[in-house]
Amino acid sequence: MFDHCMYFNTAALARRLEREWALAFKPFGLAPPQAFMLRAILEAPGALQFELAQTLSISRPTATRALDGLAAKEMIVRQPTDQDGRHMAIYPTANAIAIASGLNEASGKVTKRLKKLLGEAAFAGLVGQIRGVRSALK
Amino acid sequence: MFDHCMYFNTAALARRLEREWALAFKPFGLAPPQAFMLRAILEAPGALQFELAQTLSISRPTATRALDGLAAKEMIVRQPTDQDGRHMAIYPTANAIAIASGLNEASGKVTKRLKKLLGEAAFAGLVGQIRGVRSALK
DNA sequence: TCTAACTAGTTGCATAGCTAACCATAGGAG
DNA sequence: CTCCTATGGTTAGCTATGCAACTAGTTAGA
Repeated sequence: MFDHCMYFNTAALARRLEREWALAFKPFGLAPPQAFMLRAILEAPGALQFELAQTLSISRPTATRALDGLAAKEMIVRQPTDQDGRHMAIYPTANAIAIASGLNEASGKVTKRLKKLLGEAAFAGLVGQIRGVRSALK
Repeated sequence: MFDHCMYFNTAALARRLEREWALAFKPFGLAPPQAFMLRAILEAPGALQFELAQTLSISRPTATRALDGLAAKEMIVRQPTDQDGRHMAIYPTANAIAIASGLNEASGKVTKRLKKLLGEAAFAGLVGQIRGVRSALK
């Protein structure tokens, strides 16, 4: 009944996709938001916390909590910077580095499966359009 | 950095869109999930609870809580059915009926704005594709 | 130089979502 | 008729998310 509603369909798809990625990351004991946060950190060690929040398009409080979770799992450490006492630089621990490639592969596998299911072109087109709407709404 | 990830982009867009619809429904004191639940109920008074969960693509526990919230706001009532003691039929109250058209218009306004922003064809195409992925993943 | 405005991080509070487990009712197989 | 299974609803426990408000550090201006 909400067939033509962008919000409804997008939110429903997001929930559905989250299930797929949750399964992929389960062996690492990480939920998708945590796993993506960790991947961002592994990609840019020493990034500041607010930069990570921007990268992931989440609010600062949400970033705080995601990092709390990763710290509790001993996947990251926070380090105050010398330049600015307000900033926290985030570094991955050895534990995190050990699973870095595993995380990327797990995510890549799901992507590959979806690409096969939907067709390479349709997949890329859709993701591109979604990104387009996101930036139009910035 | 997750530019080509379907999960990441879809989830981020869903959060962004939720903000738009939250603003639209704010005058009614309803968050988007509650508002959509209520709209579904207004569309099909007497629907059973599990049917609403299916319509909205949410789990049964989530439906229970959404309805708890709407009941607390005196927007709906639950009524056991005669046929099957397990079923609850959901009916809108007069309060809900009073705002029915307002809700639909509020949602329609956001949709209209997005259509203008993105172009009618692009909008419809994207929503259709998203729905397509959803049903492919069923 | 001291104060006001801004910025990063955190905390409190609220909502939404899920899975697992539980209860009650229905429906069949014997 | 009885018991086993299936189904709808609820509860418990967890994660993710946002806004508002607070703390602490920085910067700019009077």
